[in-house]
Order: sequence, then structure tokens, then C-alpha cells
Amino acid sequence: MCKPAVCLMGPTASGKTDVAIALCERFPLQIISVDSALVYRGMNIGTAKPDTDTLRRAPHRLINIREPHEKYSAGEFVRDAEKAMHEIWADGDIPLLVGGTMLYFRALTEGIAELPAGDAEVRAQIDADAERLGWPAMHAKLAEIDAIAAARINANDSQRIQRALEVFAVSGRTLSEWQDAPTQPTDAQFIKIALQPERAVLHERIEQRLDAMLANGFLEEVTKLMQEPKLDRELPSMRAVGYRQIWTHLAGELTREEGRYRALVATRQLAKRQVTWLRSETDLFSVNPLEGDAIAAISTFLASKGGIFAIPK
RNA sequence: GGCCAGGUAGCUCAGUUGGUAGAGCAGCGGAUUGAAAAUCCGCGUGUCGGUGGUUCGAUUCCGCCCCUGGCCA
Repeated sequence: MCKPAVCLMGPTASGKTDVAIALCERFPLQIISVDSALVYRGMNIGTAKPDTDTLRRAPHRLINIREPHEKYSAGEFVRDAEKAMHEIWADGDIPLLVGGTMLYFRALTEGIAELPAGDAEVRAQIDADAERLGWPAMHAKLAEIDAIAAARINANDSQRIQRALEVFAVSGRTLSEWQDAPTQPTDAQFIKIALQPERAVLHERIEQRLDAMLANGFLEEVTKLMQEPKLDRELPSMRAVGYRQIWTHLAGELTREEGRYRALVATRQLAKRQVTWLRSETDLFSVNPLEGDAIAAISTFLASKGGIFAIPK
């Protein structure tokens, strides 16, 4: 039996949280966060994490589930999200998956291949080799063991080359062999909603939000993180938009104004990549959240799905 | 007011011994399978300040004007 789940997707600063909370007041929904940065504790201001008051009113699952020195992944997300969805269904409610990490949405709704987890030691070894030989040479090595993956991956794409080499090193099977197996999407009827503001307006909101973050202690938050002995700027968490640039500023390599500007640019570029993902989504109900009554439009759309949505709270 | 330097893409600048111009950044488009807020690929978007002159042809040379910065008054 296939139960419903609502996906609320959108680029950063598109107003997802506000819409999600409004929807929770109208329908029997419980929120699951779909965000690779909100999983980290202590990263609150720069990730625009909902504040504690908001979280009390509208609890979010999959927020604050990792320390910033830990890793998280799309595969782990799918397992965690499926578990959370079953809990919510067991309560008689419907999951509301809210976020901007489009790979996580894709993995959940389309399925993701069974793959070995990342291995820090193997990665360090590959990095060391790449340091000497360069990534194009590593790409050539990959072509010898997995021509299919090598054909798909650009010779400069350090991360994907590393991953493909890593998978073979730890499992003895090539990445493309692993990925050859058909993937199993999560068993749910996904109702996909996208918040798509006009680009210029989104850019304005991004800038205002960044300045608000800086006024509200973003620098202090990063200062505190820099003092953690387990943290360094190569970690996935510390490469997050904003954190990486502010860290570079606080390390004395950029002025405050340069750091702010680079953080601003990085956030816009993130938003653009998120929009690119959305363009390739099918069966999307698309709404401009900053024009007209978006909540009403989404409510009408959900009500048209019938079932539990036909009876608002 | 005088002298000097400059005015070229959204920004910072290069360049054209006269044949209408190109880098970086920004921006835009795309890819995306356990790091994805990551990583990578592609695309130059222009009254060359204005105006008159010389010339087959001026962004380039000359005159005048405008603007910006500096120095001198």
C-alpha cells in the first residue's frame, strides 16, 4: 500500500520554512528536513536553521543529528527519511519533506544504488596520489578499471574520480557495476511542490538574509566552530556556503567585506544549482512564494488530491 | 582656473603600429548515485565617454567638450 508524502522543494531563501509551517497548521503534516547542512548541531545562524521557538511549534526531523566533524550522506538520508516517514504514517499523519538538497530528494523519490560507504583513509591515499599525479592522471587510472564511469566523469572532477576509485578500492567492484543494479524508490506517493521565486527577487532576499546573519552573530558562530579541535575547513560541514568564506575571512585571508561578498556569491550560485535540479523534475506543482497567496494556492492543490487532504484541520 | 593621469563588458583591467575588441571575477545555462550548501562542464553579455575632423575605414590619430582622480593655484 502506497501512502502519500508531500515534498516542498525550493532554492535557498525561497521561504520554504514559512510555507511549511503554514501547511502544518492546515493539514495533518509532520516535517522532515531535507537539508545536508541543517543536520549539523551548532550550525544555526549561517544555515538559516529555524529557531528553537519555531522548532517547538513545528518539529523538524533530521535536524541537529550530527556533529560538525561527522559525515552525512545521501544514502544515510534515505534510510533516516524512510524511517521518519513510517513513524509519521504510524501517527496517522503525512510526511512533509522540506528542503533544498535536491540530491536527497532525488535519491528518495527515484532510489539510490547500494554502494559502499566512504572511507577516510582510502580518500586520503587517493588525495595524496592526486597531489603528485594530478586529477587527469587519476582519471586515466580510473579509465583502466572502470571505463564506463570514466567516460561519464570529467577529468577534472576530483570528487567523482575519487569516489569511483574509492568504491573499487574498498569493494573490489567498480562503481558502474554497483550502479548497474536497478534502484528502488521509496514506497510512497510523492506529491511534489516547488517554490520558485523570480531570480532577481531571490537574489535580493539572499543579500538581506546574509546581512541579517552577519548582524545576528554569524561571525561569532564560525569563531566558535574554528576553536573546536576536531574541525578543519576541509570538512563537508565547514565547506558549507557562508561558513567556508567566513572561515577564510576569520583566518585573515580576506577582509570582512570580501568575505561577505564571496559568501553572497556562493549563496547565489547555490540557488542557481538548486533551480537547475528543479527544472529537471517532473510532476512539479510550481508556486511563486512571494507573489499572491502561495499558501492558498498550495492548499487548494493539496485538497484536490483528496483523501486526508480533503479534510483540513 | 592651470597641469598631469584616466574614461573599453555588471566590476577590475588588458589591447588594437588605424581593418568595430578579450581576460579574471560577477552573471547565465548544464551535469549531478554515501562530501551535494560538495564537485565539475559550457557560454562574452560592448554606442571602446560625447562630438567634429583626417582617412576607403577611427575604439585607436588630431581638435573641442563632458566626467573622475591627483598635483598646482
